[in-house]
Amino acid sequence: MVSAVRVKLSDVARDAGVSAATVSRAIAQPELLSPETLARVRASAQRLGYLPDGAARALASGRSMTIGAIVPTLDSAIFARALQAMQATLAQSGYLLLVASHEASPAAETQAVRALLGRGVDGLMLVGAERAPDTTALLKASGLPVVLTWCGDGHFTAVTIDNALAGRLAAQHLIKLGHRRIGMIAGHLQFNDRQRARLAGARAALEEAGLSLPDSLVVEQALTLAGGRAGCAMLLDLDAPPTALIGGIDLFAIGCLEEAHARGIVVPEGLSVVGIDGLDMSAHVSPGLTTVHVPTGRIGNLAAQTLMAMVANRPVAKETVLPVELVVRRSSQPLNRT
Amino acid sequence: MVSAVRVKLSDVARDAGVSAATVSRAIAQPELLSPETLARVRASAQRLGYLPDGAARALASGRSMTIGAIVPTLDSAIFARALQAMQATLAQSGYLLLVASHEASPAAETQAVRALLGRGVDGLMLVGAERAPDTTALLKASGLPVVLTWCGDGHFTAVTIDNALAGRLAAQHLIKLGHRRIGMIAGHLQFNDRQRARLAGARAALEEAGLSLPDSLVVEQALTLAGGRAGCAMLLDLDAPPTALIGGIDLFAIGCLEEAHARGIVVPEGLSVVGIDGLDMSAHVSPGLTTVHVPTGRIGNLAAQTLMAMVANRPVAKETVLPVELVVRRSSQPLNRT
DNA sequence: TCTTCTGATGAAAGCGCTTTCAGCAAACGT
DNA sequence: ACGTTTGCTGAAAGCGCTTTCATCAGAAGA
Repeated sequence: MVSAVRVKLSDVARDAGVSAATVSRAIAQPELLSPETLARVRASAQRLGYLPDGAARALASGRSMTIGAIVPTLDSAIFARALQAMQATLAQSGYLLLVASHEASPAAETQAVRALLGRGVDGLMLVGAERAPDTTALLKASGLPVVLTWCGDGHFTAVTIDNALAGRLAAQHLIKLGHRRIGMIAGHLQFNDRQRARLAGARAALEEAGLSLPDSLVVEQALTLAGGRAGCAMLLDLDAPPTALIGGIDLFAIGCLEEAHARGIVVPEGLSVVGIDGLDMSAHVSPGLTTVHVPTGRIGNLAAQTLMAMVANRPVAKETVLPVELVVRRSSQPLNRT
Repeated sequence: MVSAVRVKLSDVARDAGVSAATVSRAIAQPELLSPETLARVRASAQRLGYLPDGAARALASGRSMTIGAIVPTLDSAIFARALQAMQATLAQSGYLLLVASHEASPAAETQAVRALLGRGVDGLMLVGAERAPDTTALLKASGLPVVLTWCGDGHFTAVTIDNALAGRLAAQHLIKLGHRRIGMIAGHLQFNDRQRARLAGARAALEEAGLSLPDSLVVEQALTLAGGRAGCAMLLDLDAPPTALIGGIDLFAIGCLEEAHARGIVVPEGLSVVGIDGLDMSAHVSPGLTTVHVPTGRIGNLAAQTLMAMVANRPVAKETVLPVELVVRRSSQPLNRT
C-alpha cells in the first residue's frame, strides 16, 4: 500500500501562498474571496489533487453531509427503489447515503440508529412509525432531523401514503366486481404497521359493504414471492376458498398468479387477484396485475428533500401523504362472468 | 430543535473519575483496563447516554468504520441483493455502508469515488473493471482497499464470476437442445463489461459449435423488463427469427416470456428462453426460467469480508471467482419437439 | 484631510477523539 | 534487598478542518 501522503488543506494554502482559512473559504464560501485569490487557490488544489477530509470537516463544522437511511432490507424492489431515489436526490446536493437494514427486528433497528447517530449523520430516514421505545427516545434526544416513510406517527416529520386507503381501494374494487369471499395475504403484522394498515383498510371496506374479512381468510407470510404462493395455496385449500385475493404487496399477488397457474386455475376467470405497490413487474406478468399503485420513488425523493430542508432549517410539512391509485389490469374481473 | 447538549468523552471521564484516555480505551481496547475501572466507565457512559462522535474518532484514528459501495443503481434486484448482503456482513463487525450509484455514467462514478474518498471510507466496493482513467488514478493514489465485483481487471482485488462462462453455458445449453439460430438481448455494452463478457461467451460457444451469433441477432437494451420485451419483439420480428433467446440478465429473459406470451407464442414449444442471473423471480414465472445462476448474495458477503480483511491488513485472495451454474427449468426445450 | 465603512485575508482557537509517552505501583527475579 | 518487568492510568499532542475575531488596505463620506 503505497499510500501517497494525503494532500491537506495546509499544503494547498502554502502552495497558493494564502492562509488555511482562505483555502477553507474557497471550498465552502467562495463568494467571500476575491476572484483572483479564488482562482489561485483552486488552481493549487487542482494541481495537488486536494481532497478535503470529510471527518475533519464534519468535526469542525458539525455537519457530515451524510444522510442515514434504515430500512427493513435493501433486498426488496420497494426499498431499493426508494433508496435509489433518495440517493440520487441527495447526491445532487452533495449528500451521501449511509444505509442500514434491520430485517424486521426492532432491536436491530435500535442498533442501527445508534450506529448512524454515532456516525454523525445530518438526518435520518426510517420506515414506518412503529419501533422500540428506546429507538424513539434516542431519536428525540439526538434532536436530529428525522423523516418517517410509508407510515407516520404524528410526531416525527413523515412522507407517507395512506396504507389503509390502499387496502380499502383494493377491497372496494373487488367488492364492486361482485366478490363476496375475499382473502388477503399480508406480511407478518408484527413490527410492520404498513401491512397492518393495509389489512385494516381492506377489512373496513368489506365491513362497510356488509361483508367481512374473517381471520380465517387472512394469512401472514414472509414478504417474498414464495410467501405469496404459499399464502395463496393456504387460502385456496380452504373448504370455501375465496373468489378473490388481495396481496399486501405486489409480490404476494404475483405469487398468487403463479400458484393459481400451477393449479390450473385461470386468473381472472377462476380467481381475481389484486396487489398493492405497483411494481414495474406487475404490469408485465400475465395476466397484468391489478394493483394499487404507490409512488415509491417519490417517497424517496421527498424524504431526501425534506431531510435536506430540515438540515438547512427550512420549514417542512409535518406529514406529506402521497396519493395511491388503483390501476386495473387483467387479473381481476367480475365474479361469475365465467 | 431542543438538541440536548451532546455528552462527550470528557463528560464521561469526569463522571467516572478517570482521564479521557481511559474512557477512550474503555471503548476501543477494553482489555487494557482493569475490570473495576472498565465497569465504572461503562456505567457512567451508560448512565449519561454517551455516544462516541464518529467524525472525531475518524479524524483521530484515521479509520471511519465505513465502507463505500458504488453500483450502477440500487434499483436492481441484483445490486440490491449484493448490497444487502454486504451491509449485513459489515454490520456484524460494526461497519456501515455508504452507497452511491452512477447510473452507467463513468463521470458520475468518478464523482462518487471522489465523494466517498473524501468521506474517508476505509474501503471501496465497485462493480466491474471498466471505468474512467481518472477514477482508477484516484483509486490508486488513495491507496485505499478496493474490491471490484462481478468483473476483475487483474490489478485490483476482486470478487467475480466468470461472465463469459455464464454466456457460454447459456448458449451451450441451447445448442445441445438443437437450436441453431440463437438470439441474444444484452444490456448496453458501453461501460458494462459484464454484459460484454456474457455476450462474448455466448458467441464463442456458438462459434465453437460451428455456428455464429451475428450482430443482427443481438440487440442492446436498457436493463429493464420492458427492455427485455422490446428486445424480444425486435428479434421475433426478424425475417428469420431465432428459435431460442438468451437474456443477458434474467429480467430480459422474463421480458421475453411476456412478449412471447403476448404474441401467442408458447414457451418453450415455440421459443426457448434462457436467462443469466438466477433471480428468485425466475423460479416462479411460468414457464420456470432456465437460467445461469449467479451467487449474487455471496458476491456481496465476500466483497465485504475481503474489504474488512484488507482494512485489517490481513492477506486476501487477489481474485475470487465464484461459480455459476446452469439451472434448467421449463423455458427451454429441444428444437422441433413441437 | 480625517474618520468610517467595506471587503478580503490571516491568526488562532477549537471540534471530540486517539495515541504515544511517561509515570507509578505492585509483582517478579535473583 | 535491589533492579526489572508488568499492568494500569494520565498528560498532552495532535488528527485536518471551520470559524470567530482581528487586521489592514482602499473606498467612501464629511
